[in-house]
Amino acid sequence: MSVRHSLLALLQERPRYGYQLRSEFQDRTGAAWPLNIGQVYTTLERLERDGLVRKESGADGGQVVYSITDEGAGQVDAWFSAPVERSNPPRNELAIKLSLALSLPGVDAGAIIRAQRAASLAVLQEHTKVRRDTATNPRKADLALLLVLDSLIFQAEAEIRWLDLCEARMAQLAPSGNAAGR
Amino acid sequence: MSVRHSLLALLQERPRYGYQLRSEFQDRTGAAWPLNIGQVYTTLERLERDGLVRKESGADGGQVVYSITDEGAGQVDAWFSAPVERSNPPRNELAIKLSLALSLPGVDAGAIIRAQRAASLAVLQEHTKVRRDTATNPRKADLALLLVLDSLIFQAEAEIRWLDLCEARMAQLAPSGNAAGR
DNA sequence: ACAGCCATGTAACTTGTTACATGATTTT
DNA sequence: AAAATCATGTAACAAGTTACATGGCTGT
Repeated sequence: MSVRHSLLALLQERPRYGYQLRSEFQDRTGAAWPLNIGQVYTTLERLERDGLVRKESGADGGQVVYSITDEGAGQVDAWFSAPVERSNPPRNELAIKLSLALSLPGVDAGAIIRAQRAASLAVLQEHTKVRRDTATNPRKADLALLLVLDSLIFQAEAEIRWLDLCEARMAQLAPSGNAAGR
Repeated sequence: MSVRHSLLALLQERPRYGYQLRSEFQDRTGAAWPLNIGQVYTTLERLERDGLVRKESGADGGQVVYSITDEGAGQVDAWFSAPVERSNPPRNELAIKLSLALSLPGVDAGAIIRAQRAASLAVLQEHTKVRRDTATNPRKADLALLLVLDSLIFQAEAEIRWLDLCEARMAQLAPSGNAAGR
């Protein structure tokens, strides 16, 4: 629902056309979450179908401008008012994968952890580098992008710390590996 | 793809039927990510369509058992070998929401932060409580569940710390609110 | 003239998700 | 006998995603 709500929120500020919506969205989220232009149009169609936006065909053959309806504005307000659902969080693929790896025979959970840590570290460093470049001159316009980068960095850090904990818990539970006392 | 891959991984251990697959999945992820039984069957249908599993109709009218094919086993191995894609992470709804809230007029980003922090704190405490109950007797069977809880806790903590940082950045950038010096 | 970007759209598809129907078996 | 659980499935839909087609406009 992120894309749907985001486009709706951007339309609440002022009417816009499709291509504009993609630019605005990407300006605010940086290169982190690119948005395929096709999806903008399919989403706009569905929003119109649901009565949340109105298509204002540019009379002079210009761009196809969409504006928000009262019902749409209501949904935006509701979206901003309600906290993001965290009691029923989206499935965490990594947690599921490791969880299964541990209970399945013939799967080297330790290798998965090491590979993931390397990948997550690389991502963390990349985000940190981008943030350094962004944060040198924190204009108002960049605040949104800065926060998105912060978020990605915090998530990556948490993931790496979690991987460390996984290794520790595995070692604690399974002294049955090679070289028990050595 | 989480459900799809998970079912496939469970079938690699041994052939199973639909209801069993749901139990196994939920045993490993706890109550965190419940799995609708209907989805198990639709997913199995699609896996069969793609040649990754085989339907072994129980000859004596028993349960409908599925077993993995060679191609399916290959995909499981590939899944476990590759790190979870983090350079193109799933959209973070909260980050997007706050990002938009900051650049849109008439939206109280501070209120969103406070509401979200309250919600995330509640979730964090709930998970912590469940983990305390689980961790008292860390049998091998509970390790998977324990790690999932750890993951949820780490994520919630990171989110709360991020919200604090957001507030700090906002205060730093916008001394234009009420009571500038007071 | 040609390359490249701006701009709109459509068709086809994927995974996830739920509501519902159906019957067997087990428990109370 | 009634209620609950086990078990299998189907129909319909949501949201996301991509590949492709089609033009206009701009700079070289």
